[in-house]
Amino acid sequence: MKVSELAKRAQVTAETVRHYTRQGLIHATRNPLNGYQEYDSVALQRVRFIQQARELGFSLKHVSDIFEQSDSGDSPCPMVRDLLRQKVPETKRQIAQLQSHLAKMEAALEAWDEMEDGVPNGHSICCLIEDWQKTATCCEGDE
Amino acid sequence: MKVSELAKRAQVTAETVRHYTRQGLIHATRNPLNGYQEYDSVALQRVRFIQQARELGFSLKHVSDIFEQSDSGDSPCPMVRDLLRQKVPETKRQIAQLQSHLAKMEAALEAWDEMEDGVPNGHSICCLIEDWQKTATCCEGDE
DNA sequence: AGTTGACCTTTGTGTTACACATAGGTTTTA
DNA sequence: TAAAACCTATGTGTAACACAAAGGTCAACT
Repeated sequence: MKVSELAKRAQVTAETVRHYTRQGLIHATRNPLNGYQEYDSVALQRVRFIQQARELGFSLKHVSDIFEQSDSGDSPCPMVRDLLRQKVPETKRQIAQLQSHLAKMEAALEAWDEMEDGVPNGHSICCLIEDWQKTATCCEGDE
Repeated sequence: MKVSELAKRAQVTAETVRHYTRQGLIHATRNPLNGYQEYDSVALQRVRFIQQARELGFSLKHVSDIFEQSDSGDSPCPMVRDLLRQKVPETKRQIAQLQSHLAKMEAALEAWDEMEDGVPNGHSICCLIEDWQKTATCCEGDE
């Protein structure tokens, strides 16, 4: 199949397919008649795998390493497992941080909801230049 | 103060300070004697604010917009509030996705822990080329 | 046959938020 | 006074593509 068909089947753009091809993540043969790229079902499976891996937070470099392993006949499982082991605590940290930010944002919005709109009275620098964290009520008027 | 001092006080690198200066996010005066950049406490407060905003997921462009508002005498609060309103559901989505990935990863690791190591037996493409999602036990031998 | 539209090619640029290297001037310190 | 530590500007690299340009190719319709 050609780029667009592969792209459609894997739910990515043709650009992405070309990108992966350029990076050597997937392989194609050339149609000698017109120079078009020809992909097979292995390429399709690989693109799908790449998407999965990326969703889990792996970089293309990681994926590349994994493919190299399996291409050279070795089981990539140990490597994948190691990567996952690193990724788990990292992901937990990310979740915790996002949750903390979420809490701050919701607190700020709630505080803002309790007052009238603009509050352009006086100190326009408002909560901004002030330290954000220390308060969610920084937009309160001071008069 | 000079770049390095500002950087140290704001807990960022000197490069970051220069970057923000180039982008017009913070302002400096020139020491006519040597051409060095001179920053004041406003710059310091701004850098700190930028860090806070970035942690919350705002881009430098967002920050730039916010600063422009407040620099032109308008309260940036409404804008910030709108940005936050957009960011809250977005953050929730991110958290949910990360949690889903975390679950997948932990399931995979658990499954792997229950078998011996390498499992380089036979099908080395293993779980990789296979659809990742459908199974956390893909590394099982098939013999 | 000719032409249109949809496809393909390569190459180069833009994105984000810096990090890092280079080459050279300045200031501080031992 | 010379080295260490700092400053300057400019340019390049990073990740994972998106997008545009300029041009070749293919299938179909007139």
